[in-house]
Formats: sequence, C-alpha cells, structure tokens
Amino acid sequence: MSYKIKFDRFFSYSFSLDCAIFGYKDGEIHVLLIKRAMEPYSGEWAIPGDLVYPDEDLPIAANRILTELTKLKNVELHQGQTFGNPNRHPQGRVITCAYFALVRIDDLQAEADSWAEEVMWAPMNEVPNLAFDHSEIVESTYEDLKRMLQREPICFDLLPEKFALNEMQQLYEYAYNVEMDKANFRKKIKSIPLIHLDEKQQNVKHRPAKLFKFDTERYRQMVETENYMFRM
Amino acid sequence: MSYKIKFDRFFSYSFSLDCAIFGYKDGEIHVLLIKRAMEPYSGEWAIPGDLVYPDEDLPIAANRILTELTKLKNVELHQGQTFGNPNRHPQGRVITCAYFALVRIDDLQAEADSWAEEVMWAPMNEVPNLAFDHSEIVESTYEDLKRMLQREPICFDLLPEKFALNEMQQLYEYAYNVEMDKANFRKKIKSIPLIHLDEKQQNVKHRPAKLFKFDTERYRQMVETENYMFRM
DNA sequence: GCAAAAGTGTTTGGATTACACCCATGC
DNA sequence: GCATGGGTGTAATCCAAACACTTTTGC
Repeated sequence: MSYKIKFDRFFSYSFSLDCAIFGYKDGEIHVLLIKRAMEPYSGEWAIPGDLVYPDEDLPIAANRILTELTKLKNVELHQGQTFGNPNRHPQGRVITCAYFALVRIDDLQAEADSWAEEVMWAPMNEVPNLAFDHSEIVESTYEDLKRMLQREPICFDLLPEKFALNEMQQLYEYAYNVEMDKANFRKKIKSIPLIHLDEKQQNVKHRPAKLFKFDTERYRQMVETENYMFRM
Repeated sequence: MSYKIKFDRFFSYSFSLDCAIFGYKDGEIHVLLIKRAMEPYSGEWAIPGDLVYPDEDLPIAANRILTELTKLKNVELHQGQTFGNPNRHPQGRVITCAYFALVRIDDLQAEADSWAEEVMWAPMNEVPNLAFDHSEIVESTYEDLKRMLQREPICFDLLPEKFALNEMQQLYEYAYNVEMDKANFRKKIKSIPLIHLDEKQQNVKHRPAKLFKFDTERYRQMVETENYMFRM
C-alpha cells in the first residue's frame, strides 16, 4: 500500500486546544471570552485557545493555555468535540480539540494575559460572533455541559459554595428551559447528599432561605458503596 | 508574547482517526479488528485507523480509512474521544480522534485490504491486546456506545432489520448487564415506533416470535412534531 | 398588615415491578 | 404430552405532577 503524498507531508499539521469556560451569574450561564491581540483574527473575540507543544499532553496543555491567557488556575477541564475542518484555520491545517469547564465566576478572577487583550464573561444568549469556528465550539460544548448537568453533580461547580435550593432550581430551569414546581423539586433532590448549613441568606426582603453545601465526601462514598447515580 | 519554540515547529504533528466498529452477534457485542501488516506494530491486532490527508475533513477521512482497510462502505460514524498522549505513537506526535459505529455484522462483509492483513470480529470480553493505545480507545468508545443506547434508537443498527422483541431485550440485558422482566420490557417499549411485521421466526423449536422492524419514518416525525425522546 | 418568597403536605394518575398464567410450536 | 420460549393480564408499589397551604422576613 502507499500514500498519495510523501509520508513526511503528514507531519505538517498543528494541534490546538480551545477552552470554553462556563459560569453562572445573574441567573444566566456565561462563557469566558478573550479579545485576541494576535493574528489571525486580531481584535476579535474568541475563547481561550492555543497550540499544543510537541511534548505536551492534552489535559496539561489545556490548563497551561487557560492560565496563560486568563490567569485561571487549576480548573477541572472536560474534553469535548474535536474540530478538524481543513479550512478552519487560515495559517495551515490546525485541528483543535474543545475542552470545557464549569466554574464559580465570583470565586475567580479572570484577567487578560499574554496575547489576550481583554477578557469578558458573555451571557450565552449574547455571545458575539467569534473568531475561527469558536461559535460552533461554544455551541457544541454548551450541549455537552447540559448533558453533563443531567448525570453529574456539576451544577455545584457553577453555584456558589453555599447556595439556596431555589438558586439550584433556577439553574436547572435556565439550562433545561423549563419551569419546575418548587415542592416537587425539593422532593426530587432529597437523595442528593447536601450539607444543611446553619446559615441563612442575608439582606433579602423576604423570608431568608437556608443555605446548603454539596457534600462531596459523602457523594464519593455513595457512588462507591451503593452505586449511587446522580440524575436530574 | 512568544512561543518557547519556533512557530514552524508546531506544524510538525500528524493526525489520525481510529474507527471502533461495533456489531452484535451470538448474543454479544463484537468489535472489528484488523491485523496490521505495516510498521509500527506490524503483525499485531488494532482497530482500523490511519492518517488524515492535509485537505481532508474528518468525517470523510474516517469513512475513507474504514473503506480502505476493511471494504466497509457508508457506515454512519460518530465522533468519540481524542487521544493525544505525546508517546502514544512511536513515529512522532500523532494525535488521534476516535470514531465509532454500530452495524449489522451479517449484512456486511468486512474484508482485509490495503495494509490490513486480516480482519476479525472480536467479542468485547475477548479483545486481545491491541496496538498503540487502541485498547483504551475501544474501551472509551464502548462506553460512548452504551451511553448512546440509552438515548438514541441505535440498538436497531445492531439488530437485524427484522428482529424479535426478545432479541432486543437480550441486547439491552447484555449491554447494561442486567436481567429484565419480559412482560415489563414489552410494556416499556410500547411507545417506540415499531412496525409489526406479518412474519414469524423460522426453524425454532418453540413457538415462533413475531418479527418487528424499527419505523424510522415515524420516529423522525415523532421527534419533530411531538418532541419525542427515545429513552431506555 | 401586606408582599414576597421559603418551605411543607396531600391527592392523583401514570409508570414500574413482581409474578402468574395462557399460547404455539417441535419432538 | 412435554419442553421451550412467546406473549399477556393484574395487583401492588413507587414516583412525579398539580396544587394548596403555612411560615418567616422586610417594610
């Protein structure tokens, strides 16, 4: 057998990672954008992404890239789809793999660095046109995120550490685009391991809600010992 | 900002696709393997995979590669995980993206071609050690497949076109590793659009089962008009 | 007291489970 | 007739939806 081109010519591609970082704020899911200060697409909005070094493993590279461009550290990234349209990058054949994460916007401080000129959290329904095929990547990872919200307790990565049950309900209502009954929602989440805190909401002009925390430790135990499956 | 290596050095990677083709036979899910007649890993079992051409889009390349090595044509491939460990390929930095498919083994004729010396359908619990990280790729796509069996009517891609309900039940019992009650299974699938054929099993030494066919057309309609969601 | 949201209980209908039973075919 | 699996009915149970109601806070 033989290839239609010289074997060496196959080793002429580049590979990048693009990170869609999602957060929840003001009742809406936001995605982290950077303004590019480098060609191509200089001056345009994009999600943080860059080329992978030759000796670098993908998950490590994803974190490095995110840190270099936005100063965010130790974010837990999940792999998404891979995009390889031959024309997606004007400088050559660059295949890219999407990574996505869910974070607490208020606990972090995203700051532009390296060739990122500016960062911004854009609400999902107001995301501007993005460089490359990044609009498509954001859509695709957002679908991944919504699927993951159903099967993994990652809503707690988006919510504040201490949250009211109603905030959790609103997050799911927003993500699934449905309305839920308060009483039924509370019954449904009875099986989720939550720590009932002795704190209440402050500065609300109605009865303050009790605050809860996700019980990561008990969750792990339940998964191991009783084969617990998170399901929403 | 600047890179730690010359920009050109980034364009030195290669990119491949690896196809995990799953079929169902003798009550077990099988995966299609080829024996490699090319270095590296010559003589070892692997899943069909090869390098992508510079101007080739990924889904097209996946089908081309599968056809070249196994003569299988027009298989509907789904993207899986991407594997990019720097040491996964002995000849350089080759990142690979997994594609997987579900097929009817008996309706196809897989034949070794190009640098594939032999093909074989291996039952999932007897898959030998595979070249590269292909064992990991098979595991990962098999998980993708099982997840997909829950949310998409792809069991009908594995079953014969005309099948008995018990065959369908056995497929799910095998995939989910559970036992199901016959009567309850039949009630559960009442909402799935199946065409009740006027045929029966032949050559069985017990009461022959009626045969069914998946009603693709009605399924599409139901998805569109009544927002139907397949769920098993 | 009133507005607003927190938080709980009750009823109902539909789905899931367990299990028993009858049916059609080959030998 | 008997073995084998095909195919169906029923009662008990669980679960989710709908909805009404009480509670606690600020003003």
